[in-house]
Amino acid sequence: MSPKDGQKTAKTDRVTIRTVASHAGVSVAAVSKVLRNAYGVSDNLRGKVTGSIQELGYRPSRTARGLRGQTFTIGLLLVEIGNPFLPGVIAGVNGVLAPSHYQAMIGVGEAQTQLETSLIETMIDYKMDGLILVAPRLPSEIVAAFATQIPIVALGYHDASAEAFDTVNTDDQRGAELAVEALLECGYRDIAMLSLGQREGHKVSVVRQREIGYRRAIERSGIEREPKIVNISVGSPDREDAMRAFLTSENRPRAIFCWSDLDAVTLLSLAAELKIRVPEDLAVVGYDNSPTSGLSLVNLASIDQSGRQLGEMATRTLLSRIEGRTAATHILMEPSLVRRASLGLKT
Amino acid sequence: MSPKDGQKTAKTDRVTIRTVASHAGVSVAAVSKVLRNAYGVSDNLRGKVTGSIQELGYRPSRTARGLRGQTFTIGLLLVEIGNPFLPGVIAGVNGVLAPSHYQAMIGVGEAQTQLETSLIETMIDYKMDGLILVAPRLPSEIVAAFATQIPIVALGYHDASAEAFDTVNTDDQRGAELAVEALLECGYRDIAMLSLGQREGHKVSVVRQREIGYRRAIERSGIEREPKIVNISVGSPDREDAMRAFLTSENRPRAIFCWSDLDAVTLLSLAAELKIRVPEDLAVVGYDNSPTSGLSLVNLASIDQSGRQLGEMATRTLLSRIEGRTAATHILMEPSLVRRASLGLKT
DNA sequence: CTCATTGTGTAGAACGTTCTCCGTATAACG
DNA sequence: CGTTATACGGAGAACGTTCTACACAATGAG
Repeated sequence: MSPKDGQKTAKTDRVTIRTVASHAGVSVAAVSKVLRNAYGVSDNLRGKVTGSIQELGYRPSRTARGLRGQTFTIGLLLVEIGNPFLPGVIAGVNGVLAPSHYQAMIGVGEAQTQLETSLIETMIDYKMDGLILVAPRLPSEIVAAFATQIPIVALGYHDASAEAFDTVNTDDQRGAELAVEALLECGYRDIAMLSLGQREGHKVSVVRQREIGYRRAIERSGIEREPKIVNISVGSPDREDAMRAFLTSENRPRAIFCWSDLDAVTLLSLAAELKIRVPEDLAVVGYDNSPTSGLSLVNLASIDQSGRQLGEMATRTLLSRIEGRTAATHILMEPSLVRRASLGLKT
Repeated sequence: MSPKDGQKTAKTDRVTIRTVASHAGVSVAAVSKVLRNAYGVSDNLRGKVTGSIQELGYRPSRTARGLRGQTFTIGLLLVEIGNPFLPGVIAGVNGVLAPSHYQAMIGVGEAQTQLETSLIETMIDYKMDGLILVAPRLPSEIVAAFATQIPIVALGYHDASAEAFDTVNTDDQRGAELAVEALLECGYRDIAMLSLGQREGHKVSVVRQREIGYRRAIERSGIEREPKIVNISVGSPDREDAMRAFLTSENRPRAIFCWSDLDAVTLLSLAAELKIRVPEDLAVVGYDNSPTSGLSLVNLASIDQSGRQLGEMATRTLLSRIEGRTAATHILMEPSLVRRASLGLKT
């Protein structure tokens, strides 16, 4: 009872592994072996099969693969698009993946935990081979739970104690230190930090790390002042009002380190409106070295965490885990300062 | 000596449709019917099945579904991330999809035709139910060819004659007209356009449409001057030099319409460096109404094409096609002008 | 009383891969 | 020459759905 006695191929014109097999005059299993370059394939066989694949323009079905084996796809979950450091990350991921047969599929969580988890579940349903998460607000337990089902690398997520998944970060404490140190070097003594609201207090948060670095740098400097952290939540409608209030407050600090360029650039804009000169009246250092910060209209000094390198590193880390590594690894990369006019001049 | 022999994943008892069926005491086919809400299911049966699904936390395997039926996933292909109008598009797509059981997966083509086609093919391999393409440089024949395999809606792709796929656009000709008309209204007579290099001349291109609109508005205005289009290709390393050359050229036009905010913002920055006052010495109108354009430091007037609405419309169009529509539809939406300081004052 | 018709539910064949066994041919060894 | 190892290739059972074809019961029509 051979199943191949009928001409099933007449039914549809889709080129399947069976089409390739009969065209090359070999078995389905043989073609599969070639595709996965598994053990036990002669050069002769491989030649015939790859020839047929070329000729027929065959592409293995991702869904069928997922049913049994790998899909050669990795999922990239992003909190929200529009964050200036994400394009670099994506480019890094795509760059590392390009020469391989892997591909990245991206989901955008719009900063909603529910959508984020739903997307992760979908990626798991798709039997993707691994996940890179840029989801700073996702609780650690949830990530750990997912990590039992699929290899995960978290980006911008400080949890060096995590056993189940890997993390890749720039050293955000160090980044904040760099900013503060540069401001100190320029002679400022009265240095505040613009941070996020405390919506989520877990230590995992990148913003939190930057606060720690800021505090440490201030304390270590030996200056008298207390660290001063101004909290302004990012989505809030009165965000600009809060910034104006800060800018016009009495005894406003002479220098400020902003946790993100997004805020720093808005701050610069409002300062201009209020005729506050930068850096004469207020020095500003941002974070991310976004394209906007480099415009000469803006000229914002900023901490650079190479998104591209982060993306590359995360991808390599993920691939190594897919290939069998089980011990968790936590990578910290070095940020750097990009000096621009908003910083003032070194004394 | 396979390294993965040892750590064969601990056969987790995945909850499949079969688990649900036996738990609910019905057949597999019955469960499948409930999942797809197909015909021939009693309320009683539906109740039992949905109950079991809840209780077991069952999620259908996307890959298995793809093998026979729908995957309830739509693919979104983006030329490159970082373009300021894409976040809106993504939000629009996600917004429309949220209440449905569909989800979007995004691929980023990094502006390389090869990667783009490869991603489209992957999406087809995944048996996604439909595709939204934001891939302005992809040749029309290629899109049409893919469209025979999967429903496609192209965004920012002017091809109203396409039979095989749908298009959703803002009226880019009109957008350019709006910009020029506004500049005319402000009293400028010497209005140039900053456009892209002619790397790809097909009429499909958004930039091309804007050039047409620009030309028409100039000619219709009755002013003597010839339309003047300055071409500066976007990725080029001497892009800024070319802009400087334009800005310092003799008889430089007094006003310029830029095909994109990306260029307009750079132009404004360079103008500031060269002490060219905006709008006194040079009026500028951009395109996209990007976040940057709204900063008071920049204050760039810009044509707004609501990315969000485009995304929503494209999604709805795609869904209707997935649900059976076969006739192509080509939608044109109305852009609007956002007046800001760079435009000058109405006379 | 027979024959459609309608409403519900099931059996089982796809779908296109991967992957575990297993068979065979050739080489190597004693 | 027999035995064993090695390299290559194939058969066929999964994988988790969808969906066609059919069975069965209840109802209505003639």
